[in-house]
Formats: sequence, structure tokens, C-alpha cells
Amino acid sequence: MYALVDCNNFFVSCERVFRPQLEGKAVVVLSNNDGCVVARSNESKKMGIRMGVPYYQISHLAENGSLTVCSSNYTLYGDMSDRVMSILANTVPKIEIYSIDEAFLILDGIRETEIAPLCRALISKVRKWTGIPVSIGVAGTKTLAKIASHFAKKYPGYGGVCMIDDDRKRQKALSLTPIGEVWGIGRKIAPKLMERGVKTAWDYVLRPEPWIREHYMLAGLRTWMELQGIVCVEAETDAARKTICTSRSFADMLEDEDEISLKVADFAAHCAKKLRQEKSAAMDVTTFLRTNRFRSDLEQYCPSVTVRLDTAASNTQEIVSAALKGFRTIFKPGYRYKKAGVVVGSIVPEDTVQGSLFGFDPELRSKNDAISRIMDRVNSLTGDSSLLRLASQKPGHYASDIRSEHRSRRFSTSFDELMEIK
DNA sequence: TCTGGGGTCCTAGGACCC
DNA sequence: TCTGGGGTCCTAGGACCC
Repeated sequence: MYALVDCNNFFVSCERVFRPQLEGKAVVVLSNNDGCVVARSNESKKMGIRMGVPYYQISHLAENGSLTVCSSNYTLYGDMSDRVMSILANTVPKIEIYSIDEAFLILDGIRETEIAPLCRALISKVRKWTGIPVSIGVAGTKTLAKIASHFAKKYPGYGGVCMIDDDRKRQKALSLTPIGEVWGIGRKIAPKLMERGVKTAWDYVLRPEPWIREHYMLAGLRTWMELQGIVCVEAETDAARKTICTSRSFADMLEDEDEISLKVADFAAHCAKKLRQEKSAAMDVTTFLRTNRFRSDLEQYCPSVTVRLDTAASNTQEIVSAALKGFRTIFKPGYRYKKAGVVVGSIVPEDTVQGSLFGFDPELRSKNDAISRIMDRVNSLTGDSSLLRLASQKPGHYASDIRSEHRSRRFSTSFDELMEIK
């Protein structure tokens, strides 16, 4: 059996831990730049606020006092997530962390009669130790466990735990689940299924296999089998990530090449730092630019370019230099840019990096690597992640000028800020 | 006026090889 | 005028997830 542990309204719940007065109130958390809604409390869901709506469309609710708004504070959410996950990991033999607010528990070797009590105990432990409310769905496949967790969340009668452990419950749950809510059936496919008369997960299961195969291919077939209780979504491996991306929208549109290049350099430096943290190195450095896709009155330009390194690298100098080289080839004056980013790809473990035959200077490489290591150490000791940086990077952090007018404090990761709670 | 960020996997089609 | 067959690898784009 699998259990999906899902934090309820996670970002909102994190904010509430440190501002209990928000309990029972309509709250939303906004994306970077206070752009759009990325998390909602139950109360704000009931007000009809949809996921992803731009903030300016609901700002009147904040102004008239019926809605509390928080800017996102990913340092806080990441730290709270770590705390929740470590409780889970210390309670059952095996977990797979699926996202910042979800984890699967692999319940192999646990007797079925023990599962429900174990889940209930887990819910109260997480609540007590972190303040975060969670729901748990249990079933024979991950796709069914996801569905079970929706029920656990939606109906208080379950006390936070819903199990789909026999065929009757499975049929009932699937009949009550709109097809678009099934894990793996997304925005594009769901309307097509509806057109073909598949309204619920149960309708989908009843279609014959060749029909599924013909219309929805491999992914659709996997979901179809998982819904019948046949495990197809295999165990997560701890394989290293394949790409690392750092990108931001700008609070205002930018036109100046030098100004944007400072941002690109900083995005690249951040990618390089993440590579080093994961003890890996990348061969490809992709730089991309975007104009404002919502401004149909402005000319659009969304270029990207990949610079392939001779030898996989993780030092800041080489990654930044490649990103800027790419940037110079795609930047065109006259456009108003709204977003830029850097993606590093073709990632390999740092100890398997092979020097190329030509144009590779091992001495220069080891100097560059040493300088990056020193930057990491000094920056982490001082707590200022951009104290030591390349001249091509922006003074201050790249995120420093994003709009964030409702930000909570770093209560869980900064001692000084914690001490300010009275 | 104002619209997020970071990932994975799959497929089709082209390049290339013999 | 008439121009094969089969395989692999890579990449871009689209779909999905949170």
C-alpha cells in the first residue's frame, strides 16, 4: 500500500504557524512579484478565488479587509517542509518526497489493520511538532492514493485519513472523481475526454484498453491501469536532477542590455551554486529571454540559446561566462523584456567529469573551482549569498528588487527574527 | 497598470549511419 | 525519367506535475 501525505493549503498553513490570528480567516499567498495566487486557505477557496488568478483581480478584497494577503516566503516554506518530511522519514521505513508539500509513504511490511492508526498518529504528530495540518490518502497505487487524499481533505468525516482498500470503495471513489482531477490527466486532455463522454475516473476505467491506447498512448494507459489498482508508476529513484533552472519575471519590463545581462549573470551564478551543492556539473548552459506575453499590443520575442561547454563545469566563472555569451547572441534591442532565465543541463556527477581533448586547461579549471569554493564558504559564513561575486553580477541579490509587499519574517531560519516574536 | 517558478517524461521528426 | 530499408540518436515541443 501507498500513503500520500499532503500538507493542507501548505503555504497558507506555514504563514499561520507564525500568525495564529490568521486561523479561520480567508488567506492567500502570492507568487513572486506578488503576481498571482499560488495558495489559498479553505475560506478563500469558498470565496471563489481560483488558483493562479492575478492579484490585481482580487486586490479589492484585500483592501476592504475580507482577505489577508501574504507574499511568498520560500525560505520559510522550504524549512517547514524539511521539518515535516523528517518526521515522516523517522516514522515509516521508506518515503518518497514528491514535492514541497507531498510525500508518499511506502507501507510495505505494515499490516493493513495498523495502517489507519499509524496515519492518524502521524497527522497529530506533524500537527503538534510543526503546526502544519496534513491529510493522508491510502491505496494500492499512487494514483489511487492521490484520489483518496482528495477525499480525506474534502470530507472532515474521514478525520484526515481516507483508505481505498477494497473494490467497492474504489468504484465509489472513482465515480465521484471528475476526470480532470485524476493525477496524470491534465488541462489539455480532460476536455477531450469529456467530449468523448468520459466525465469521471470510473468512466475512464470502463473504456477498453485499445481505446485508451489509441487516443492517449502510454501515459494514458499507465493512469488507466493505476486506477484499476495495477502499479505502473514505479519507485522514485534518487537520481540526480537533469536540469537546474533559475529564472525570474521582472517587476517592470526592462530594455537595457547591460541591466538584463547583470540579471542573467546572477541567474547563472545561482545555477552554478546549486550544481556545486549537489556535487554535480553541467555541460549545457541555456539562456532565455521573454517579452511580456500578456501585452498583445507589444511585439513579442522569446529567444533561447544553448552554449555547450567543452567540459562539464560547476564553477561560477565558466557558467556565467557561457550564459553571457549566449545572452549576447540573442539579445535584440527595441523589445521590452519581462523575464529571463538560465537553465543548466546535461548534468553529471562532479567526480565523473572528463576533460575534453582540446581547449581544456586543467590548471585553469582547478583555479576556477577553488575560487568558487571560497566564494561559497565566505558567503555562507557571512550569511550574505552575494557578498563575494563576479564583477558581472548585480550588486545585491537578483531577487532583491522583486515586488514583495506582504512578506512574512524568516521566523524558522533566522534566530534574530525568531527572537522578535513576543 | 497589474499575470510565478521549477521540474519530468513522452513523442515526432530530422540527422545520421550502414 | 527512374532514387531502398532499417536502425539509432538527438532535439524541440508539448503534456504533465507541484
